[in-house]
Amino acid sequence: MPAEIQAAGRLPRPENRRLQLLDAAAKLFCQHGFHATSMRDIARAVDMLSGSIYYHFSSKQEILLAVYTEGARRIGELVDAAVEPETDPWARLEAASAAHLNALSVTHRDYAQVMIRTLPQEADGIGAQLRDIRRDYEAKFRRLIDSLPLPSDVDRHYLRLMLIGALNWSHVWYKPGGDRPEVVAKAFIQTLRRRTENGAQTP
Amino acid sequence: MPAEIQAAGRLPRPENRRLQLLDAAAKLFCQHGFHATSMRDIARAVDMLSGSIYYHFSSKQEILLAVYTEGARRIGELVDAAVEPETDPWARLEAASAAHLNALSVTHRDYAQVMIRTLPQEADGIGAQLRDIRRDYEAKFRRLIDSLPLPSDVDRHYLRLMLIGALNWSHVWYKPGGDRPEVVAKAFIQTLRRRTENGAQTP
Amino acid sequence: MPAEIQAAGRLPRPENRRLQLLDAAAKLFCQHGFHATSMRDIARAVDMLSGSIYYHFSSKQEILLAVYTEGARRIGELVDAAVEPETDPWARLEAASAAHLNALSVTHRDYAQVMIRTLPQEADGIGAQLRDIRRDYEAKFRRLIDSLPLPSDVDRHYLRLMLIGALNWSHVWYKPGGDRPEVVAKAFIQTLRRRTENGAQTP
Amino acid sequence: MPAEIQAAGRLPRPENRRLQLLDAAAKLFCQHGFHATSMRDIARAVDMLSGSIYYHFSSKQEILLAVYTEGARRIGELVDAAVEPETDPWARLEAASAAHLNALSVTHRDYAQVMIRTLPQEADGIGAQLRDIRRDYEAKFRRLIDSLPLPSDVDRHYLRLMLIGALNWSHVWYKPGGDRPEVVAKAFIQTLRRRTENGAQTP
DNA sequence: CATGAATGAGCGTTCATTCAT
DNA sequence: CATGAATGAACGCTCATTCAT
Repeated sequence: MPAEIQAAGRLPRPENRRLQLLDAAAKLFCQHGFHATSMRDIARAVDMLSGSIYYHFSSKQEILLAVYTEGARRIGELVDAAVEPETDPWARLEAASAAHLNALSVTHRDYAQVMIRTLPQEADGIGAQLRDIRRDYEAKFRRLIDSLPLPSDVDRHYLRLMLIGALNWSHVWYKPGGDRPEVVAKAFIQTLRRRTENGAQTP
Repeated sequence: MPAEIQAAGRLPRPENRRLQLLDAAAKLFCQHGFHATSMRDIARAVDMLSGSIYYHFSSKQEILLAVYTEGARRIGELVDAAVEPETDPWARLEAASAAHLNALSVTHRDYAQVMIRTLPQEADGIGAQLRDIRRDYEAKFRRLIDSLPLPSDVDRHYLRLMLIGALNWSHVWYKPGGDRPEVVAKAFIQTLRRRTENGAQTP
Repeated sequence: MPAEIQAAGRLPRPENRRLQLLDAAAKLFCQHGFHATSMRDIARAVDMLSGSIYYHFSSKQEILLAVYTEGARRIGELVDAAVEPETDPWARLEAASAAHLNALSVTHRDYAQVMIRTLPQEADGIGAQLRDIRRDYEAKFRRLIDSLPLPSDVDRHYLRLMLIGALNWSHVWYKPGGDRPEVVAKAFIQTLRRRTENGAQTP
Repeated sequence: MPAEIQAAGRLPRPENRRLQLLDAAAKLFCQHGFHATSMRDIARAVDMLSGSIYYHFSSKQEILLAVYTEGARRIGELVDAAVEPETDPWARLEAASAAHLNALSVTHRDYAQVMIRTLPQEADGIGAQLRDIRRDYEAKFRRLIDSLPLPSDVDRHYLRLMLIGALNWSHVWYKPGGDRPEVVAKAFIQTLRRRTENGAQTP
């Protein structure tokens, strides 16, 4: 087989294997959690011996870090792509929310959920790195919310926490057959949006 | 020792011991997670040998179930007590939210966070029971939201999911020195409330 | 069975078990070396599972430390007892040497050889402690040699190193059927002793 | 590249590589011991992958055997060269002792110490071969001692064991900054020599 | 000559759990 | 009520070694 054909659109085998491991780990971490997943579980999922994993990753933590990083990359990419064509600040935030929900619940379920649900303090040596990844990703939402044309009395801080909480909690209730992510995002954003446009306050 | 003295203000010893174990387990589950906490950790925290725990609980899962149950009971009690004196539906929801946040972040941190953060699927044999406890507790919020005088076009479903998500995500960002739970609750409820009073008008 | 009989001259079972482990470890460390002996080897030798060892010792290093300490205690005890009845400095040194050889080759072969042969640098966390134990034991010989009536031109330093080296190297060549330790000790001490009494020097 | 250039002062590459491996192994075996050194450690030290070692050596034991052999060769060469110019039997023994100490502590530290310190019984399949190498080397000292003009009552056997023990134990106490090997050897030999010249007279 | 990728056994250690005392 | 002592399985990880490329 000519090398050209092999190279056409396919990663070389070794990288493939690393990816298989990452996929399996993401799936298992998502399903059972980091601590409840063993190296043997991951190895079994890709038909490998547990010791062989260490050729590709130097520790269990490193796998988590890789899944985390990849999760942030994927969800971030989706959000960026969704935001880019929009110009209206609210439309941008809604698009970002839909993309976030979509990644978390559908497109990149395993990777994204691991990143959202695994608390940095759970992983012994890499807590700080996980926190950084989270912070960098959440900065996207911070910027989108900073761009909203809001009356000065609106607390952008709690608006952000509310939206992110609402979005991230979706992993608890979201079911594949339910409303599409865009529908959910629209509902969430509408709720937040009223406040701005009418400016009224409750005592 | 006369039984009177022992009974004065104190539970009988065995119940006392069980409670100590539960407290220690709640604290440790909250700090490190269920899977990252060992029976030895719990035993050490109450100055006991790990084998002795089995006099009080038949398995690690049973401890989790007990913490979960107690967490739901405590947070539920707080919410009920907070709601009771209020009559206005929005005020009731705000009071409930404040109580929920208060339990989760201050008053019953350990128990409440275990119940909120430990996903039913993480615990092998008791997933269904955990799910039931969660459902029963969340029903309180469902009822409160059902009582809101909302225009018919408002989707109570997403309003509930949004509020609960926002509230429960607080464990990620809430810090002891920050705004008091009532302040946060007021901010969240105000955001949701706008929608009602001004009617829905999306572009 | 009355408790008195059980207690007569026999250690309680638990201490017995620890001692069995220590004996087995000493034997195996002596035979194959510390690194070439596994916890499973030790466990098997006392008909236990490897995990069960950890009820008695918290790590493999701790076992080595215990064997080392016990080795030093036993050999030291033998040396002290042998030296005590003697008054002549040379006789005391010879008695000490015989006791040392005896412990190392016959009476406490396993424990003593582990202490003599295992280099402190071989055991990761306890190197300093092992070194201290060795130093304390060797101090006995230092004192004995300091008490010798030697002409001022004799270097006690090298005399000590020579004797200790000669004694400790015995583990390489000593065979159970050979000369008794007292014979070897007498031969060694005689060789060293000439120098003193005649005071002659070679250019 | 012309072979001439390659050959100028340098061994052909493959032999070079083998020697690098041997050097690295000697150093690591000397520092940490045979069992505490892994093939990966050796490979890393010469910037190779552990699997690649097997092109040069068929097993870890074979490396040890090679180091051992080379250690014996080097120390033997040094001893022979030192002995050769001397004619007086005592001077020859002293020269040999100095050369032995010098190899062990300075000139060929790594190789020589591995050969002296690694006990044949520690290496699973090659114990007999290691024993032979040691025996062949020690024969040099046996011959030197057999040539000494000693009174018939002197036990050449224990004289040899004492000297070899004293010399070989030096790895425990010798420090680079201390007396030069020749000084130590002179001190040792003087001590042994008294006996001869004055005749034996034990009380 | 050497690598990349793996194997299979084994490492020291920890786990939840049991049970006679 | 609790301990002391253990079990048996599993943990994350490292080992010497193999072999197609």
